[in-house]
Amino acid sequence: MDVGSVSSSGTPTALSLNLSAFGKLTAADRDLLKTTLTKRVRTVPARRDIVREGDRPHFVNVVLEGWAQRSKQLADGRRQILSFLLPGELCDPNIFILKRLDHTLSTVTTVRLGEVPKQELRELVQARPAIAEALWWTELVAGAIQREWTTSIGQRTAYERIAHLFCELFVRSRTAGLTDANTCEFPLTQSDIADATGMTQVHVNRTIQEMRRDGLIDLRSRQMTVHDLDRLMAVALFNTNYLHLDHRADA
Amino acid sequence: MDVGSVSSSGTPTALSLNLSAFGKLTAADRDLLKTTLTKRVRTVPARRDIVREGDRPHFVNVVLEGWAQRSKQLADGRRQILSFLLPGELCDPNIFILKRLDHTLSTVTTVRLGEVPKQELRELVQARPAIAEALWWTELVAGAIQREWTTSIGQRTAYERIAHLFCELFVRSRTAGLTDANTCEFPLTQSDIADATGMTQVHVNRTIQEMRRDGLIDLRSRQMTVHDLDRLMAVALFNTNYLHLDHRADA
DNA sequence: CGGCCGCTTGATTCACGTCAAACATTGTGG
DNA sequence: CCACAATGTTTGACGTGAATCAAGCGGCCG
Repeated sequence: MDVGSVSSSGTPTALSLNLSAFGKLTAADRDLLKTTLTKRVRTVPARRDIVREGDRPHFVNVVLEGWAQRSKQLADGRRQILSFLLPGELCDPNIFILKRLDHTLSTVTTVRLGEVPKQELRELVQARPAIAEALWWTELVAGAIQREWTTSIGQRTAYERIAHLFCELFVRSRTAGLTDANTCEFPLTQSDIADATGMTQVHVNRTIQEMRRDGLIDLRSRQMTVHDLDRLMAVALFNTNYLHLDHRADA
Repeated sequence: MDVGSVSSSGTPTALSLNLSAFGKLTAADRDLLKTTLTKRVRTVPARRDIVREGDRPHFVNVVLEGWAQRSKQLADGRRQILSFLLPGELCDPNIFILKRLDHTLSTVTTVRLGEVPKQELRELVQARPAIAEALWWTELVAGAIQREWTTSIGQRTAYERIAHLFCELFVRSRTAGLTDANTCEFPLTQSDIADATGMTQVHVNRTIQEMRRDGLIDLRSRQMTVHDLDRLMAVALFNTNYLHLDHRADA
């Protein structure tokens, strides 16, 4: 099993759960969450499906380490990446209600995955209303991100669209404490970016070259360096509102 | 105040709330919902904003009659329509948690709107877990629709994209009991369709003409006739899964 | 060392956008 | 009830951003 990416992420960083940042949680809530979400952990190699469209999942998954993605595929094979999941993020709280998944969840890198039986999380949520609220908060933010992506693909130019994706991933990484100054992990290939932005890999390549020439970013050895975040945000018409960061305890 | 559209929707059809179709509700739940959602009703003329991006809303809104839309606008004015809201649909249950709206809600036609004070709905939801679940169901379905739209704009061609939108609106209308055989209300202008699909109004026009020539649909006097739904669904690569209709009592 | 995966480059094509004007429909006010 | 204004649709000529096709390059991994 390929575990290269795991070790390559450096010293095992302190786990920072996105959920736990929700402002209304007590320290006790956060402890409970952490133990529940890390009780049962498995490692999935890069580029594998975690759960597929049509499945009836019995577990809620958390990405503890590595990146994952949601995607949908049309009947003829065209694929759209719908969002990326960063370390500390919950994949599918919605399985409490929806019977079948309408999209596929896959790993981008090797992923350490926390698995929580549906029933166990349900009990936690019933015992702790604040945790229920935290769960819905992350789900609603995911919805807001999805709306922003629709807007991005529908209205932004290729250049703006890629810039916007870079802004989002950098800001989310930073919020999760995963950046080092102006640099963050960036395990996506240009084909991934193409599938996420609705363009071809070739055009992604040419657009990124242009961004490099413009001195906005640097992308190499699975790392992204943002030279001037303000300028990147400006060209991307990026506005952090949609991430609803104001619910975080650290806001 | 212009109430033309209201009267033009024919005999005041029996109100069919989307929420009430949720399978786990009892008759008592449905009654409670209906009285709560229709206690306070106002009429908003066509093409007005209901709540705007950045607002901190105090009411949950239901569309009782007419069509509404969600949209986002970029700093330079480009606008993306994110979804359409049909009669019987809840606009924004998410205000329980999110502090500010990240998108704007506007009317397409004249809309009869039910307004429920946040607090009142919160109490209802606490008293009736099944209603809470119904609420989240509609919110999760809205999320699934958003993912499908992202996919549509990202992967489908102009022709497929419009066909897909037509399928969705027809199927959702039919589910809400708003179709008459193969015909449904269709108050969108070609500019609306353009803003929703990320294309220009001119190209929408040419594409629709092509669909008419292909005998798929007819669009006139604010009505859409679908001549062959199966064929329309086939060319659109339409799959109803994402609407999660299997939670409906009438499924 | 060799194979594979991801990146880069070039030539060409095409789906869709832009600009501009005319036409059709609908609702309004005199 | 007609006219006209506003809104929505259609048409044409032309431009362009991004797709397509095809080939070569480079670094990483077994």
